[in-house]
Amino acid sequence: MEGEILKGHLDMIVLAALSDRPAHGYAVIEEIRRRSAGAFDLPEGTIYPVLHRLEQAGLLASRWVTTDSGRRRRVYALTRRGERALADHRAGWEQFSGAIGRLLGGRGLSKNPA
Amino acid sequence: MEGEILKGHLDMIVLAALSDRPAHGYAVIEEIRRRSAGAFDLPEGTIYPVLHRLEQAGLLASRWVTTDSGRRRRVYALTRRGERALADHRAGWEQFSGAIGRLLGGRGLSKNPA
DNA sequence: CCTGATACCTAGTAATGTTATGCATCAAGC
DNA sequence: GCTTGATGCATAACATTACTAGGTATCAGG
Repeated sequence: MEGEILKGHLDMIVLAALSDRPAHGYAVIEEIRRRSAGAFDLPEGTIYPVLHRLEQAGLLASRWVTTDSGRRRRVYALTRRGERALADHRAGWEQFSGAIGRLLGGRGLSKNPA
Repeated sequence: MEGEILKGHLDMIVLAALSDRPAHGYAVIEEIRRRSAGAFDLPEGTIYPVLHRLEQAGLLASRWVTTDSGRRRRVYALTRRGERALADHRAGWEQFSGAIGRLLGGRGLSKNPA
């Protein structure tokens, strides 16, 4: 799958990956790969900047967690605003994919292609 | 609708708008607006560069047409390669929107959300 | 004559995702 | 003990892409 297609949807993807439960960056990558059935296999250099951006925007909150083995992880969770943003993205996605559907469908069919 | 959502899909949108019949740039804008029921209302500065890019890539072919009133228009049509590219984009879109659907759907549901 | 719609074009800009790289920790193999 | 690979975080440099803003020209209507 071509990377450029993601553009503009990545924030939504990351927010969705965190919608069930908090997770650290690496786990977000795995969650996205799992939920998308392998369709989205994103490199770390893609995810970390997004997480930082979303935290800066107040949609995510992070805290450092030290595992039993002494390893430090940064765990991200949706904030209230993040949940709202995800809901907005969802609605926007419906609009968008609907419009694309009509576009690809051809002549101005509205709902019931004869 | 936020513009950034388009990213990566614009080529497909333009190709789709030309799939029924050739059209000039301005008409492409109107066709996109019409087919998308107003969801996509793109400025000229967005469309013309795309048309040029797609022609350069061999997916569109253009010819200058002079109307009865003496006005010059540049009419674009899909090439054979453009048609194939559109078909590929369609398939890619199915993959992509399916993956997003699973992403938004939450925990690893495959098809039948209980 | 002047305005607004039609019609084309391009330079500059901001945003965004990827590549490449670096660092550190941990488990496993030898 | 040492090395290797997976885990885990981070950022700088880069290419792509869509939009903004500006320019030119034609045509119809007032």
